[in-house]
Amino acid sequence: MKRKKGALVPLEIGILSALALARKDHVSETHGFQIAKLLQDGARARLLTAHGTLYRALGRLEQMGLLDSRWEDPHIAAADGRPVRRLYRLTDAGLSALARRRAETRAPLRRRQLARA
Amino acid sequence: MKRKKGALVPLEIGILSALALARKDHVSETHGFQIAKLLQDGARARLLTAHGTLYRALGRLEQMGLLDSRWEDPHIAAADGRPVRRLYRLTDAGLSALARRRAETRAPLRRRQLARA
DNA sequence: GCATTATGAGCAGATATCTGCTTATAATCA
DNA sequence: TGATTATAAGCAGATATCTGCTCATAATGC
Repeated sequence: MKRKKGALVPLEIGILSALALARKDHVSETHGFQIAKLLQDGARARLLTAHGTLYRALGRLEQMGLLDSRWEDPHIAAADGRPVRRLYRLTDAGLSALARRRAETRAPLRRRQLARA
Repeated sequence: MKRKKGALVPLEIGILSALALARKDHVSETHGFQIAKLLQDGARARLLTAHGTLYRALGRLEQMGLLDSRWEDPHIAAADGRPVRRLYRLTDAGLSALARRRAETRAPLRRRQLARA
């Protein structure tokens, strides 16, 4: 998939949306595996099949500055008996990118609604 | 395998020996996966098949105070693109347990050698 | 010497992240 | 409109650690 200059691919939008939704539940940080589950369980199930695809998309979003990440304290992981997680968070740029993209998709809808009226 | 009171099972001795050998090469800390490789490649190949077995043995040895462990800095792991490692090190108690166990296995040999002379 | 029993060994799979290689597809250019 | 091309998606597997379940066996008790 060649990317349209400056645009986001569906999976990337799905990730940002999932993180925005989590934020509404006062969950400011989410790890990759959790995002994978959110995408698989939600309405965006088709967006993701392989995990490798997700981690690469997360890397791209961080590179773009739409997300940032930090490593969880390994002692917490050890106490829970699982690998260390990398915790992702939406940046201000990420939030506005999502808002911009929503404005873009809503705009044509309004025009169609106007035409119908 | 029921443990003889106070004794070590072969796998545990293998782990301690591998760590003692690494120490001679000025490697004071070794992670579980690396120990697995050392055991698989070395003369003690039969000691280990499944990884789960090794991690449980490492846990026992730490519980006994013969090893201690610390978590690697997750940033190092991230830079190398791999999971965080748990680094194990022989304690003084571990070293002396190994020495004691070597003395015990060498002693009967000496008696046999004496008998032969 | 034989039955009991404690516990180590093995098997399978979860958890979490990442990389190399191939394939598919959307955007671009002629 | 059709060919080219950039790059996202998918597949497979490595890396590392840990747990639940079952099976095997060595030590112990009678």
